Amino acid sequence: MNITPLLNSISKYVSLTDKEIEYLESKVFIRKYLKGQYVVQQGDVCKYECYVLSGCTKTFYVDQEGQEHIIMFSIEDWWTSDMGSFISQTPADFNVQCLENSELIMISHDVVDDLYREIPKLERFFRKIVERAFVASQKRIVRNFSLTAKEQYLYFREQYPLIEQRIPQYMIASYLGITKEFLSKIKSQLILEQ
Amino acid sequence: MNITPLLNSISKYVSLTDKEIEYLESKVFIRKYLKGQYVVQQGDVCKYECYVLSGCTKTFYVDQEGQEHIIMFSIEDWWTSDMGSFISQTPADFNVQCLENSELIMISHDVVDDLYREIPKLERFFRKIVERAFVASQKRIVRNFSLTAKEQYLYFREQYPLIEQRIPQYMIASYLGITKEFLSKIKSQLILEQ
DNA sequence: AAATGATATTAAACTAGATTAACATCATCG
DNA sequence: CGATGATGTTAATCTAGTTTAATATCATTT
Repeated sequence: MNITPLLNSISKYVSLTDKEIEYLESKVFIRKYLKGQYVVQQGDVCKYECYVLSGCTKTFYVDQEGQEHIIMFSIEDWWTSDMGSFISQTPADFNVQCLENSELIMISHDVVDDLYREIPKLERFFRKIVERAFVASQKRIVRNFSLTAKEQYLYFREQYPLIEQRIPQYMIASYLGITKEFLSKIKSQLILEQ
Repeated sequence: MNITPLLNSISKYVSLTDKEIEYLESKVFIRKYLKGQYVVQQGDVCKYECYVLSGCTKTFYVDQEGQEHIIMFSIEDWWTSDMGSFISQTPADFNVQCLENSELIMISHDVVDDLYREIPKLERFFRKIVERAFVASQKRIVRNFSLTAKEQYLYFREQYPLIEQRIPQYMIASYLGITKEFLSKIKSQLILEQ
């Protein structure tokens, strides 16, 4: 089992001993998903926090009218799950679905407490990861407030050029909170402008 | 110094020994602010994470056009700061201003590392606090996507009845991301409906 | 190469919410 | 008391983005 990318990611925040690494390896596992498969389904309890080794997922929400709203994409070296469901073990609000064949490192809710007890440094690691996620989420709220759809699209394109290339445009529209038709209009406007 | 409300809040997640409580008390301090005073100013580095003992703050952002957008309100037993600025000690994106005379427990960036080292349980406490904040932030993004302005207002009123009473309507409009005129229209519609 | 399904574009009609501006109410304070 | 500033309302006009629907492109499979 090769969890090296996760270990590298952890080592940016805390340094684990060989023994701790061994313990961590013994408690997590890798799971392969095919394109289209669900990691989490709305309504189920989310049992895992997942680190993306390869591939790509979308986290989305289906509203009462049946409309799909994409909350985030996760690619290599990102985390994915429904944290609300995971931390309180209640039914998930979100779906997580693979957009490509993907390999995820799965941390089960059954073992997180063991992990935190045996490797207190992981508590620090995850605190910092979540702090960053929270800050990013707040910044997104600010963007929703103060940018036009065009500005938000330009921001997305600049920040996540790698993601834009891997994902169909109608999903980017959903992520930006606009219709695919309007994103198409924005893109043709941008072409005329330059 | 009476930090009892903070200790009660901590005790919901982890239990501290008397010695740990003493250490915590020695590292934090209480500061009083008058209505209108700023706890954090956009552009400054945010030095403190603040627990609200009494009073009320708004966290807001002034965009390029000079428009104010309220990100959150904090009342008793909530935390406030610009976390992005605090964790990376870079200039703050947000302002935090007191809407009432307020008393805050201040945790300086200079002491957080000491606190985490001496009281590892605090690392767990803050991890859980931030996890919840992140989940709440994500849910707000969902609401922005899938609810109309009226629905968002009704949700706010239901979730934060205490806050609504303490805060002028135009600030609630700003928090909801709509104009004060439109909120006024929504309210008169609601009166007609019932 | 034809067929199928998924993705993208275009354009017309429509609407939620913004903007502007005038006016109303309320609180506080000299 | 009247005046001042802050807060809230109403209504007309405007616009960013939606809806609907038709068409186009592209990829995959047979």
